[in-house]
Amino acid sequence: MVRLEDVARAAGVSKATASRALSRPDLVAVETRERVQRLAAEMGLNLNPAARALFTGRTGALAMIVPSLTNPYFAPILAGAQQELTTGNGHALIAASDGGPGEIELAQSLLGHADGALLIAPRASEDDIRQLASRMPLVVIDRHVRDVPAFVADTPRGVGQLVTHLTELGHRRIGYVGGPDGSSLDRLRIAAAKRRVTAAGGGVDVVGSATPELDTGLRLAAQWPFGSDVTAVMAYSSFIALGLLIGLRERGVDVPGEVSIAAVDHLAAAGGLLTSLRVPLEELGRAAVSALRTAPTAPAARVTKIRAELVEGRSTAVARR
Amino acid sequence: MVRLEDVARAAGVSKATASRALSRPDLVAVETRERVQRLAAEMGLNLNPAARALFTGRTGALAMIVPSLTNPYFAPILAGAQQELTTGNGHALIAASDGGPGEIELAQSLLGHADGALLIAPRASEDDIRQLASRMPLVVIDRHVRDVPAFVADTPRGVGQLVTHLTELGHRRIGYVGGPDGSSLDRLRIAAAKRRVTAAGGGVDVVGSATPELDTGLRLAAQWPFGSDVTAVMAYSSFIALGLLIGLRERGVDVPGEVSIAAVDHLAAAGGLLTSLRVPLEELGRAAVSALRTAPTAPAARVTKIRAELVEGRSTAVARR
DNA sequence: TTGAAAGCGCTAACAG
DNA sequence: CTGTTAGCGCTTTCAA
Repeated sequence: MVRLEDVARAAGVSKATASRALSRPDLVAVETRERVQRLAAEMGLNLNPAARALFTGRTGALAMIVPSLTNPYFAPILAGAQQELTTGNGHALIAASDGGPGEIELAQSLLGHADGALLIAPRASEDDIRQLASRMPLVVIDRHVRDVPAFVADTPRGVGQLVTHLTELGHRRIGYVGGPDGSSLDRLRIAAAKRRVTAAGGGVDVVGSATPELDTGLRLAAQWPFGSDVTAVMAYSSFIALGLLIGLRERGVDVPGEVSIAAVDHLAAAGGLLTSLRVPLEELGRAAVSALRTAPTAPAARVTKIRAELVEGRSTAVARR
Repeated sequence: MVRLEDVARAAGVSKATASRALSRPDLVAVETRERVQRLAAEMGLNLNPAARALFTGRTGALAMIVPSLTNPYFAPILAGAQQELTTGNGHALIAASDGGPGEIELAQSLLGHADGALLIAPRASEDDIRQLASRMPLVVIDRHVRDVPAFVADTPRGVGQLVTHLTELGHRRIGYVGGPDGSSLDRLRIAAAKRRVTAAGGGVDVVGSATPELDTGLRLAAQWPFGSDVTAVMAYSSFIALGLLIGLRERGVDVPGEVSIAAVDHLAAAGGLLTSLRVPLEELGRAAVSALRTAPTAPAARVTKIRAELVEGRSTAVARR
């Protein structure tokens, strides 16, 4: 590895001058600067990040802690965050708890390695998160934690839009297939749905704790745990929605003719087939990183809601009744 | 941040002894050791990784470079790698090129930050990769690069199994929907398919450059760019396969009664619906990291093939003719 | 405009 | 068994 000293010697200057020529060019004579810079490039100088971090106290990295790397919901958030970070010459230290140590432990283990952290931890306690925030600049995602800045996908509001879409199509009794964790956000979504549909003179049949897989939808299509007057179903996962669509059609039920199906997330690969709710997750990731980089020491502790957008697909239609 | 010196002072010993008490406990008197360790825990000591890296020359991190974070094929590889790394107290520096700088540039920017790198770069030149390998311990995935250790999903062999499965069901003329990049691995897959199906007295109709989305499958179902005697289609992506299944059924074609559908990848969320090819990608990621950690300076430059497994689903059946 | 020197926090020789 | 010392490679006062 070529060190600063090697370049300095080759250029016939001191380490100090070489260092300045690279990081504070304006403080160095033009010709010296150019000589150093040329030599640095030619010799393939690579400043040792550890040495720099030791002195400056900053690593240039941001930690991102997620429950799972394979969950298609988190991936776009990470992608957006990563992108924003790379743009600013930063690096992403990504850790997934995925059945291993919890998110809090992971974050702690990254304490000195990063300048801050972006945390997605649906199950961690608020106290733990707050304590973490006192040890390093922190931003949480999809959670509300007092005194900690947050970026939240506004799916409750989105579900409201979705319900309005359905009631406008004439649906009154609506099924809702909820998430596996019974998270507080899911409760907010259900509440929002009930509020809207009740206003339209209908009701919501809730089925909880479903795994986000096609098979879940197929099973639900077979069992039909909803009232017989349910003409539309919202599922929190596109895979469940797809399974419902396929399963109902297999049983001779016309989708969307007889039953409408919608997803509360958005699967890009599903294209225009499913009516769904798209949250600009890359943007969410970018915004979170941006907040962390702008105010590295202590980002303002407020909640930024990212609005969801209704994507009308071919899986919802006028209620036939 | 609590430093080693703080703990040392509190324990009434030198920094050296404190350091040893933590990293080489056997070299320290029992009572001293315990005092230091207790204090370290109580005070929340957090050894500065930069200082340690500066001295040892090792960062404890591994870089993972992928084309995209949202591609469901890469995610399990990263997850497995991450897991293996976390188990050994390592950290993952993940970078995605995703339309930004190329994989090679990303790897270079991480040179001093990691002890080695795991590279997924389907489009980078072999020379660039080899040069990178000379600058840091490197393992490539799903590529063959002379003199660089590689871990490759053996999908060509898997496609052979898939074809055998189909010919045994009586299919002779088979459609193949290829990947978007026209990668060398895709060519190997097609070659393997042709070899097998020709041996059975049939043939393969290839359609190339498809986007891995449902809509692609729906479109193909409508256009049917294959010969009219094609009774089975293999798609490189489960989403395309799903689209085909849904699209064909919408047009009144029975799947799998009249046409069988199979995927060359495996989408866990699709459950038992699709006949597909499962490569243990987490394992692949784990193995790659393990190789990098075991021989950090220069892993043996050989190719490790990870075998694919045929998963029989409900989308393939006996050819009706 | 440049150089000498100190020091970031840690670890490992080397003495004692 | 423990302490003293030197130094990893960089940046930045402080003087010249």
